Amino acid sequence: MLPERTVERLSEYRRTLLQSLEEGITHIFSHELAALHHNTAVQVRRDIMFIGYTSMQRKGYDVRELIDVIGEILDSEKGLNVAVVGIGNLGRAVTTYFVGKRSKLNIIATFDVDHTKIDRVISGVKCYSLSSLKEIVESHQISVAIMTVPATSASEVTSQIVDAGIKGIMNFTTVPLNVPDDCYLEEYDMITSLEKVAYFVKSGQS
Amino acid sequence: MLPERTVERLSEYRRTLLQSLEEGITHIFSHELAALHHNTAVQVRRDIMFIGYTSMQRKGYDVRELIDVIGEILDSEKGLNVAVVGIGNLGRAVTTYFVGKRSKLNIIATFDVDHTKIDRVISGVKCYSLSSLKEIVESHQISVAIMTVPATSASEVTSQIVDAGIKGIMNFTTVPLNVPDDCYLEEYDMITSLEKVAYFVKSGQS
DNA sequence: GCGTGATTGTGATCTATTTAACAATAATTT
DNA sequence: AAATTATTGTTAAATAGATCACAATCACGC
Repeated sequence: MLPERTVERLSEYRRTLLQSLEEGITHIFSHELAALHHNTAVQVRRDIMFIGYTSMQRKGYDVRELIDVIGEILDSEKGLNVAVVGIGNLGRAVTTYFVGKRSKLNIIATFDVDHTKIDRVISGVKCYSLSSLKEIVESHQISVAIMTVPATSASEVTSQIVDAGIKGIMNFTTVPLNVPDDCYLEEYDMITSLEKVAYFVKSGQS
Repeated sequence: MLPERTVERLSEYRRTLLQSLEEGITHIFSHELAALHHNTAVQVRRDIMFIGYTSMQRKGYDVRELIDVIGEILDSEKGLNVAVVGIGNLGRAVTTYFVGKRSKLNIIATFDVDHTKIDRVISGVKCYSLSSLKEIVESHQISVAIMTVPATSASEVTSQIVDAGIKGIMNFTTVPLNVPDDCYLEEYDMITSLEKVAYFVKSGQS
């Protein structure tokens, strides 16, 4: 089990590396990767150490190899199926944003309670009724949910989601959700993040 | 200067407390607040200690007072003016999401390069040309920017933003931005967050 | 092929953050 | 009003995370 922060950075490194590869760069030094992420060469090397990759040359890391090794760590073999729950403005934007962006993260379905939205297709993804959640989650082997429902229904919908067998939640709502220990919860709270920026701007510290 | 994590939690506590107040709750114990946030009573007390508030009774914290003290810490007196830069699907959704949600965070303007979007009004907020960025930022005293531009233009737009005098950025793009030390940068990367969820689901750890 | 310089991998150290432990004490019970 | 209980504030300890320091060693120029 890797440190949380290392996992985050690996995801970021990989995107930079893919970009580098497109630009024809085949090898990259730790200090180069560090500069692209405003962190340090040691941090980069430590992160790479965690995943057990080693370059064994002083010509930098092999970009292609490093991308593959990070993939082995972060990705599931057959990819991971994801549902977006709550198709308001935000849910729609998020769905559109994700579709096609990462080959190993498949947005398979969206859900809502609003009858006018059901059966609609957003960026190629169909919207189902929340009442068929369990059925669809099971038949499509969906393991992760992105929560974009209104705060008022967040708690109730979460119970249904957990009950349906979801094992990871990315929570866009401002409500702290109640999930069992075997379900990973990532709080992704815009208001908190913006208030944090506001605080550090106010306090004049980067 | 408070610890980063404490700032995050204070923002979260405040929302819960506002909710509690609406429900007529006037006092709350540390373990009650902790339970609502799936963390510990000690953590809550430690956070509250940081902001120098003390209840001095064993009847729990005064909800109203605590909200006010957190407000003194997090909020700027006259509020903080914010711009959304990049009015695609995501930018529009984010603008709509924020408008009216927090009285001390005012979305004052949005910006885009697309001429068809300029002068349009989204949730009551006008869209300006990026070329008038500096002018508007100065005249409206905008200090924080929410970046929702495409990855391809993120770097260039960031230079303009920094040049215009912005002191804090919430970065929705997947590009690591380059900002000077006196500008606070909050990475808010959906893909990284979702990949993190995927990793911990795969590794079966909450 | 030998020496020089650059880069890596990693133990040791340091910092940030969380958790444990507990004395102090207000509220409640008897 | 004395004893009991529950809760707070805080010191000390533990854990997670970042940085320092440096030996090992490969690429390159000579």
